[in-house]
Amino acid sequence: MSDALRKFKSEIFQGLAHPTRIAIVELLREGELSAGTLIEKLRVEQANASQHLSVLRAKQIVVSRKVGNQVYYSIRDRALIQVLDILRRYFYAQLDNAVTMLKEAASEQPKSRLRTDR
Amino acid sequence: MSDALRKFKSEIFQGLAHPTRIAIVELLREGELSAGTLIEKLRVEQANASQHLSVLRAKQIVVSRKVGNQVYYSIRDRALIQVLDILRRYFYAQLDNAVTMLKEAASEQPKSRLRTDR
DNA sequence: TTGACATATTCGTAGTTTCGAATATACTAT
DNA sequence: ATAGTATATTCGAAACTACGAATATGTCAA
Repeated sequence: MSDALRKFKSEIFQGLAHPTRIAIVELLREGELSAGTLIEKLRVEQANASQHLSVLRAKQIVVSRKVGNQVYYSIRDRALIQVLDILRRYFYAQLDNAVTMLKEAASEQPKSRLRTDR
Repeated sequence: MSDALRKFKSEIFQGLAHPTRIAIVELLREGELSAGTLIEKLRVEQANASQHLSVLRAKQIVVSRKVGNQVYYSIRDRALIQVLDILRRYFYAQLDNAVTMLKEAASEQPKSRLRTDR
């Protein structure tokens, strides 16, 4: 694989590498929203939301269009939503693993398990 | 979606947000490789590769097993490869768009197109 | 034991990211 | 023009990340 492709991918990942930006992309999943609506739902400072939107624009993850006073954002490509869906499944799979391991640990060696009650 | 899930996703993205780490995951696509083999193919400093491997371990993107002197790495979950595949398609789609736009621009206004021949 | 090898960790420095506060820009209505 | 609203940008401080050099750890073989 080419260096350019690796760089491109790593920049997309960098763009998504913050919980607030993930939240923005998830909010945009069903269609475009204005910056104001996003800010309201995110419950972060206006400036901060705007900075995160700027990162998403720079990494080409979202596109914006201006309508009068407002700016509407939407996801540039559905592929990114697919990516988030895959990771959601992955997350729950990991969670299942963890729960299973904890259950096994609890039943295998009940007398030496870690104390968590003090 | 929960805060925990968003944080988890952003950490995975953070883990993949570097060209060298993308390269590692791509190298592991066909199966496990030793740290030494990875370092050799990556052509980066040993310490640097090891640091990147440590990030990938911390973010649970790879797992390692020790065999004697060596450490073998593999991808923890195929879902991550799926993600990279989606982004590859995305990358080429973007590229196609760009090429198409350039062609259109070139044919629509032939008399005022950008000079590229000097 | 000793030495050699494979890999990981620590350290210092440089560069980047994040945040809120303040400020700037751009559009609308009066 | 002026004021109000929506959004973006700039600034400085704190936190984080990346790198190479040096060092540490762990395993094998003699």
